[in-house]
Amino acid sequence: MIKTKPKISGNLHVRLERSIGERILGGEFAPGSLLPNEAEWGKLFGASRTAVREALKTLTAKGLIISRPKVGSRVQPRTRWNILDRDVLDWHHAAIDKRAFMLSIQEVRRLVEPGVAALAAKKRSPQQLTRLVTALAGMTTAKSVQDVVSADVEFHEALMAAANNELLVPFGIIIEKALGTLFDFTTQRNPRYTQAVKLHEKILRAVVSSDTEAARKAMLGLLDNTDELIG
Amino acid sequence: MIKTKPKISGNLHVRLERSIGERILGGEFAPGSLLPNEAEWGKLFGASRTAVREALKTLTAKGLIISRPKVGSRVQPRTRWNILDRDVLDWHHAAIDKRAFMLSIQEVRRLVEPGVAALAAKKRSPQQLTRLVTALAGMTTAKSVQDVVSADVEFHEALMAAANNELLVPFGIIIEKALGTLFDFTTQRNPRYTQAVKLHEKILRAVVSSDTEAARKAMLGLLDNTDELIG
DNA sequence: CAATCTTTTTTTGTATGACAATTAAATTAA
DNA sequence: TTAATTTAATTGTCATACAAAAAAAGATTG
Repeated sequence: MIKTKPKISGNLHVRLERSIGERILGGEFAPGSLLPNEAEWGKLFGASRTAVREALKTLTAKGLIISRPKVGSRVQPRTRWNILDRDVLDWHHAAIDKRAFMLSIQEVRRLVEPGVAALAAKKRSPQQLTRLVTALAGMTTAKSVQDVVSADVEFHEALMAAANNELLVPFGIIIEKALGTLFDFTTQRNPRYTQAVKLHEKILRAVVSSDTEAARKAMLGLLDNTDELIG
Repeated sequence: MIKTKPKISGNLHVRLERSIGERILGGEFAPGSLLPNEAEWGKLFGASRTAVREALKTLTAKGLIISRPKVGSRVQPRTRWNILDRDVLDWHHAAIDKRAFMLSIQEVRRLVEPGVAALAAKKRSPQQLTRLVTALAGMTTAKSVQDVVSADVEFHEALMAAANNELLVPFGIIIEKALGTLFDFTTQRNPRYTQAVKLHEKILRAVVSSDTEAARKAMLGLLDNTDELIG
């Protein structure tokens, strides 16, 4: 029996949160505008005020809205949104053009990842090297598309970890999203996959030999390759 | 009458959130460990389960914890924490060595900001230039330390905005934190302040003339100056 | 008239108590 | 020993009531 995991939804307040969050990211409620009040949401969804409030509190925590007595909940300016939050990024992704989304992600990756690779080359610990080696091995042995993606993600997250700066962690989410989405562009298996593996190897070699500049360059090479896939 | 703004606290669930969040970031509750259950928190704080739950939902939204029936709330691995969230970063800052914190921030700024300056030089709109000019003017006319800091922050955020990539926004928080904290290191007014203004001007000129490489270099120069202040 | 104080009203904030749903752990049955 | 069943602990949801905040309207006063 396959663990089907219907995953129809989630808890009620999570569903409310997603529903409202999607509508905000989708532009239905613009920054500065007033949301329906808690009682109205409750009626709309057939849910209690408690559940609604927990959903709104979550959205507040992610910077999307702010609530005040007698006023209600307003959508915050986009600059306050925690766009690197997993959920927010998902809703954003669902709301905009896929290709534009990928391009903006790649732009950020170009900013950050070469530097991350260089940092990793300078500061990685032996354990972190081991993790990188394992991740790369996972890329070569991966059978399904799923496995390929998660091995690739694991490599980049291992690299991030090897840079030894916790403030970089949130970028992992971007990379994850980028690699997961990449396969919407290369419908079947990427024919250049063996090449991609080689590019990863090159990065790893540079990190192993603590050659920061080589690591930086190798990462840029990989990003070039990814950009080609997007086209 | 001076608007003293006592700001003793905030709403109850916000205080609970802060209290619990600080204790998690402070290491009192390690990743993987179980928190007291909702009823226990309520007793500890003399608050209702409602308020406790809203606080926990907020912490969940920031990736700090995860709750399941019959189990309770566990602290998530650090890699799931939204470290670039304003509150989380504040709690983090309160929990660790100030100097180490500044150094890790500067490391990230070095990764990101030169690229941001280059992007801004390439993609800035006329309005975004105006905003940059205004911000720089604010730096020269600022009287109080408060004003200096906020003008400086405004300049860097304007630059970020001029890069025209929304995914970069969360970095603004890091810069804000860095500049705000910098004055813990330079107890009195920075004697090299006029020099700092000049360095900002240099960045602006490069952005105005769309010279990406000059913008990158100028930003590196400013970061060198900042590093000197940290010492 | 203008400015200030007071009242009203709307919305979120908090409390309480009850029950449902989930699921880890203990128990029982095969 | 393994699988199915029951139990128990905890979060999830609901309904209701009242408190607190603050904007808006109204009354008072100089």
